[in-house]
Amino acid sequence: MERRPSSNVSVDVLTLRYNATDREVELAVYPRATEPYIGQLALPGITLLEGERLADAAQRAVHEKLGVGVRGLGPLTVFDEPSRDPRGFTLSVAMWAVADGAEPHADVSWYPLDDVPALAFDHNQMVTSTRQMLTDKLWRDLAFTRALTGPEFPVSAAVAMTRSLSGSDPDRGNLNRRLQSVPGLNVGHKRVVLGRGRPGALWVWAEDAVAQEPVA
Amino acid sequence: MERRPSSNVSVDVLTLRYNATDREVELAVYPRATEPYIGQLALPGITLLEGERLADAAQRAVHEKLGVGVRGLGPLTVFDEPSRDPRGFTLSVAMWAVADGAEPHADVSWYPLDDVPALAFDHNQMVTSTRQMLTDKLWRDLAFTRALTGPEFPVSAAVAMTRSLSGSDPDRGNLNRRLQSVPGLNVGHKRVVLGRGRPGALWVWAEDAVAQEPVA
DNA sequence: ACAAAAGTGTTCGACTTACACCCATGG
DNA sequence: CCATGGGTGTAAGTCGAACACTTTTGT
Repeated sequence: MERRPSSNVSVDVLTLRYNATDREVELAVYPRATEPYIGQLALPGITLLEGERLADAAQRAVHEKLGVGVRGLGPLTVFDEPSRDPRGFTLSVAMWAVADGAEPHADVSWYPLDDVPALAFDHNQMVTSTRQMLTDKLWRDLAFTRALTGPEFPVSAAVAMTRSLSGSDPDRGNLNRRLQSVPGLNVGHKRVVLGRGRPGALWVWAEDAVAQEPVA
Repeated sequence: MERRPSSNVSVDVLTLRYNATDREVELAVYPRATEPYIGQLALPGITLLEGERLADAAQRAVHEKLGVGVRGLGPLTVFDEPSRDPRGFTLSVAMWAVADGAEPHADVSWYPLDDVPALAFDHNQMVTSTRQMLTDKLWRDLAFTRALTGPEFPVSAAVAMTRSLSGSDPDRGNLNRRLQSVPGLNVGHKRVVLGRGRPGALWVWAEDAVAQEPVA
């Protein structure tokens, strides 16, 4: 093993979106175009450039590898498992991001977090070990939650996101009260019908909450 | 700014000890021997070697810069503030460590967390922003707590550590119940007298708790 | 009418905080 | 006897989880 006083740092991004049709929070993966693990599915990852900020690198990774922009992003954890990369990479910073609505590259695929296929490197390990953090962020981390929900969303989406991230059906009563306690989040006047069932309220983020928390 | 696909990663260690005489948890700093910031006080920090684990690097930093060993250590956060280092370092991983009883280098000094002097780099910022994490670890993170207390400790030490980390006097009744709920921690038979006042119990870590959590 | 979806009310236990009060020792 | 430090008991407040029940829609 080499012992140079410098390390390659990779930034790997768990890029999410809410799929309103399937009612699922989905993770973006793409087939690697370069060695190692060429052709295998992987999280968008990139090598941090000298002097580059983590947020910038994450955005670069999502843009280059997936072809989409980012509505919000933030740090998750650091992995320093040895031999996670055959080339000798050592440190990897896991970040979350929420994709904007842009059309991704054709080879990008999206999977529910419960159904992620085999990935390159230790990316499966990264997904499983950060899942709890993502779940904890929902309705607590405003930047994360706002990015995932968009400026307004029906109750059905709130239920689906919670189920999709936590893995089990939330109690609707408790979820409703939770939403009421989220700062900057208000019940709208409109009602949203969803096939059958009682129409639900449309939740709306306050303007100032929308303005804050820029992408960087 | 250079844009090479490789970054220097520094590991900076908040090295603590419990000073039984002054009843304070203290932080180790030392005067830097090299540029930049030569002569200024700083946390022990080191550049991560390629393929090196964070824990190993932290241990190396503490040993080389302070001359002491480590009874326990763990991660805190990652800082990626740009220009935190004039040389162009970018990423810094903050770790906690508890020093063993070895005699440190002569120029090492220890300060209570409330009274840390001006430090090089953004190390003051690092100390203030990780303080809450350290406080949260006490009595919760077993590796941290055991390392700081040693195999057994009197009630007075528990009170002092809590006050020293949290910044305010704990309620002794609540602290006592908290100690009782810490797994692996038991009240010993011995009593410890402390000048004046009623003698306090000696708390003892269970053997298996002592065995687990190796330094790495 | 019935199933599906949304919303309200209530309770329980875990945990934190605060505070009142008793106990044991040294000076 | 009293200041100092140690220890027990109790009550309020917060929070999450669980559950019963009502309301409003489509089929």
